Amino acid sequence: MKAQIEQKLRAALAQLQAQGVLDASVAIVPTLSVTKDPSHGDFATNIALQIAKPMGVAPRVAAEHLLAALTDRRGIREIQIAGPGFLNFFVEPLAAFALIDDILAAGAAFGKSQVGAGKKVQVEFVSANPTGPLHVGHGRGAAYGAVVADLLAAVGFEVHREYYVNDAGRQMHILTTSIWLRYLEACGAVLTFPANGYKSEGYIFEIAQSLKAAQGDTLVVPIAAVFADLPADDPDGGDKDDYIDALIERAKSLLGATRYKTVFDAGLKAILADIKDDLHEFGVDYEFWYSEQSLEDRGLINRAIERLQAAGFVYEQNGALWFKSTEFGDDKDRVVRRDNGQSTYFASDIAYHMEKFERGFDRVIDIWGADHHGYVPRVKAALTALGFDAAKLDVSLVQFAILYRGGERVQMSTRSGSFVTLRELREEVGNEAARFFYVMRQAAQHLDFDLDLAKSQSNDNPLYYIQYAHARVCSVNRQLPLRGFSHDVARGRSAYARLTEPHEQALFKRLSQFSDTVHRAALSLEPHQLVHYLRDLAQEFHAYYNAHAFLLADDAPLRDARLNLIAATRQVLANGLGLLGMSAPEEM
RNA sequence: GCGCCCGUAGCUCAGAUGGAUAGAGUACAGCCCUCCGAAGGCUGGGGUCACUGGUUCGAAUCCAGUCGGGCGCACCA
Repeated sequence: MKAQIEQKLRAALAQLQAQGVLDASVAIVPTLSVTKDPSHGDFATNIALQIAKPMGVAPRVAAEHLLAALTDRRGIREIQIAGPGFLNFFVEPLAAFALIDDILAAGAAFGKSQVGAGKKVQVEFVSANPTGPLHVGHGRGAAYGAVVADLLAAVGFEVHREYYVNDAGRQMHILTTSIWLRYLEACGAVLTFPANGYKSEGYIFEIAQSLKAAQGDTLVVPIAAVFADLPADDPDGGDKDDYIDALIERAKSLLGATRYKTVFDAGLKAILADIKDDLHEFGVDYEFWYSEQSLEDRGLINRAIERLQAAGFVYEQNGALWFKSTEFGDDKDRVVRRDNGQSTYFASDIAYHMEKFERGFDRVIDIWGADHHGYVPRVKAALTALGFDAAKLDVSLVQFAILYRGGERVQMSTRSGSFVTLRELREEVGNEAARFFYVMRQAAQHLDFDLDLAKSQSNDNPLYYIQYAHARVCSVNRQLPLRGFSHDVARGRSAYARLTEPHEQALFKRLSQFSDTVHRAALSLEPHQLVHYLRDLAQEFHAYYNAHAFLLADDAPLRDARLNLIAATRQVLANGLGLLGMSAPEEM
């Protein structure tokens, strides 16, 4: 209906231009807004206000011209000029109510569209280092990324979900060394744990135990050899980073490549398996887990650097290779290969993004923690330097979540070992509530996550409020046979003209906005828009439910018309909840 | 110091392409079940849209500056 009126407006504008009333050079795309106030009709447009100036007339006069040019009024009951010069459209109720049948016919597919058809989009999210379990901060990225991906799929994109596994960095070696030391302890050694190691994390002990069970004492070396001639650790007045790096080298040399890899892989596999399991339970699954190490193995990092070199954006200074990212708006140039020959993390990321673009995605979406925002310009710079269109990359930054319990802020600290894991959160509040609370705010906003509210099975909890609306429709349907009625959809259809109550009009209008909402939420990567929509829809349903009986004993046509309307409402609630990854319970 | 994000009701937050009287939830006060689930609904008070200036028919929205908060500024990952 909206699109039809917009088409009529385009025709009217063209006519005004053909008549010479409006200069032909004026290019205005007519847009309709859905009105908030029923007295403003169903749709409104402000184009008369926009064309008034080029026409050289008062806005309301321009509106008169436009109104006169709107000759095709099929489906429109009335058009009014209002306020400073708005055109308000009142649509023919019967024409509009056909939507109820569209919803019922489309079922679970209602709200989906094909605007993204034929386009491939990649969504990379979470991508937390595999050095420990996911914590609550990762949970927000997980929930947000998963819903964004599902929304994009719902509007027709071919979506590729990916997790970038940072399995090649220094942190992995600290992890490996930490596991090995705990393993040596488990085998009877007594030692002082490095200050910069994974000291208090319980899972390190568990992995070490499993390692001992699988490998016996084949990874044991004399403890004196491990700690001989190392620089001082932090508590002894040394540098904790120098110390741990020396210890890592010691582990590599004493164990040899093969045995070191055994420890390394044990840690990586155990933690990655835990992360996968955690996310899967949370309803988050990926098409692909992309290994950072594989970039190196396939020579992609070298290729990326060579390609930048060939383009003339790499120079050498102090023994290191630098990428001239300042040429593309970055604050400073960045090292891609250190003086010791090691490529940097940034080099891996250049290679990864190069490879993403080579895979031919039409749109690439990176979802990062907000603390990485400073990283955006250099990645975009690299893509531009490589000759790609950096505008195809969207980086969505997710702000931190702050947990509250009993009105008190829950302290979180990753290094103290007392952090709140995603798994703990899910177990405490449930998967659905966790997901709902994570996505109900704009990603760019800090999130106050009230654990008590998320857990509460009360009207305070917006998720229950929405699900309850769905359950209530189902409850009405259960009542139907108990009262000796059956639902005749066709009979209801013939009585749509009688759905004249303000509650019915409001509910219907809300239903008509669902597809647009899904569309907008998907393209703008803003799932919270759908959350708010569902809240509003549920609210309008509850108000309707309280104000009017559906199961009328003596008016079957109106009863069926209302049942059609609430059946459509139920369908939209279910579809919306489904897009968010949540259930639509029939009973609660 | 430089850069990015943010500032809307007591609190938590919506306000798409600039539009009509800035909205929800919560909290507070009162009301509504002989009736499809009261896990609900209705009514009410509550605002300098941080501040100042600008752009224009019109600004919470766009621009500049100020103040306040968060984050980031590695040959770490």
